[in-house]
Amino acid sequence: MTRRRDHTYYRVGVVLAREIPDATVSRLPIYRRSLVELVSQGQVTVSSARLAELAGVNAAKVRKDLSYLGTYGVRGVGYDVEYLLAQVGEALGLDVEAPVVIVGMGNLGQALAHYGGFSSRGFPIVGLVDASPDKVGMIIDGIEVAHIDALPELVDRLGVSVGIISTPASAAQQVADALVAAGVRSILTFAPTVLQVPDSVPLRKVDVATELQILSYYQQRGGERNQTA
Amino acid sequence: MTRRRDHTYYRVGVVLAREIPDATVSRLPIYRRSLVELVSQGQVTVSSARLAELAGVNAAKVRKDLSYLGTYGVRGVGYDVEYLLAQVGEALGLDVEAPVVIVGMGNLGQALAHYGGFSSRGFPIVGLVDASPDKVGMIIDGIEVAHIDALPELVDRLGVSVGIISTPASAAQQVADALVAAGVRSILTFAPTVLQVPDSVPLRKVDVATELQILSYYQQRGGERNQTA
DNA sequence: CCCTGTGAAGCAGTTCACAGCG
DNA sequence: CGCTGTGAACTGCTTCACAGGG
Repeated sequence: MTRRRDHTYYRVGVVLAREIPDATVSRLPIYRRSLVELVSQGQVTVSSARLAELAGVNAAKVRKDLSYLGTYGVRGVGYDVEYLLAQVGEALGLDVEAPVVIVGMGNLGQALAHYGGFSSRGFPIVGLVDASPDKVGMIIDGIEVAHIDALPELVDRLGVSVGIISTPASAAQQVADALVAAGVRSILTFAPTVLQVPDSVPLRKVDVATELQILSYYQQRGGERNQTA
Repeated sequence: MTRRRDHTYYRVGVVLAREIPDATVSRLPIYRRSLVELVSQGQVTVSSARLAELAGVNAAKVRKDLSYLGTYGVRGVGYDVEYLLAQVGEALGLDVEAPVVIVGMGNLGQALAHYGGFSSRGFPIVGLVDASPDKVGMIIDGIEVAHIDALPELVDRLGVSVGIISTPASAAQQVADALVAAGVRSILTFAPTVLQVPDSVPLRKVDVATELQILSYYQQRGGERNQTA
């Protein structure tokens, strides 16, 4: 029952779910944001054209993307906003909360800890960790900073599934190893270095210096070019 | 002399430069990082295989990418590290400093202002801006926070070329408009919203909530999948 | 007649595999 | 003989264009 041929279908839990292309996955959060906005405006239905406008893409792409989730639209009308929002959330796996631990309590780590937008979107920050005795014991946003050695216990006790690395590059690989060993299931890193993790642990990278350098290229060329999802 | 057919060549300053594919551009900063490391280790030459290892990609991709910059390698030997570093920097337009203004002095804006890694990489932070009277006048890292109304004057006086938006989503479009009007030449936004800017202003987006949602998808699928450059 | 869903065409990026230079 | 540079094959993504349901 677990077909993989043509990598089109495979088993997820008990349900047989269509595989979604990477490019589409990276746009789903944008659609989700637009749908949340539409809900708050009391819009009941939305056309692919309108959703495309809100998401900053073209309508054909919206329809193709949504078609990977199933055929939820109504011809001549559009999509039911609330229903589509629920489907997008489910496809992204947002029906389950994913508790987060942040490792590295420098400026960036502290800013992330203070930022309220995570919990409200299903990613509650439940743990803060640092290696420095100066930082351990600090209370940030109601959470006491733990020592990195306490990571396995902390991940286990709080059911952490996502690790955020906001340490200097020099410490990042060690931290990544520790996170994986502790049982974290996916990692977001801000450290400007390449990290090695097992294939079973999805990893995403955010690097401001890299982004600025890319901008530098296109700016030098006289503009004309956007990127990122 | 300004060929555009096949979008392969076009004029940059006085030099005729090869056009570089978007995917390659987004990897150049990674190669750069690896090359900087190799220089600091005193390595004189590097093979595509070694560079690939450091950058976390495969060797064929490295060679193809570098071939867009010119043919700088030596068969049977590899690439001259220092020379290649200079070429990559030039391709990215890093030979000219790009002064940065940060708009939005909340947690993230302050963390960015404190982060030292910009100036050292050719992106000195020369201005900080906020709309709130609480923030205006604060001194952060030796720079006084200016009011947003002072943006045009500030951009002009300090030769700002890059704007970083670290405001809430609700203010972001206004800020983007103000930055463009003030003459900023490219924009990096952290606000979780779609921004409209002229084609002549390259724009890149960083959104942590989006990244977490993408991770959620792949984690739910039982790992196996990385992204981002 | 409007708007979705989707084959099919077109395009961009990746990987292969090897010719050719040092 | 090692390692680059690159056509060519391949894979995946985007865009087109239209059939067909409401």
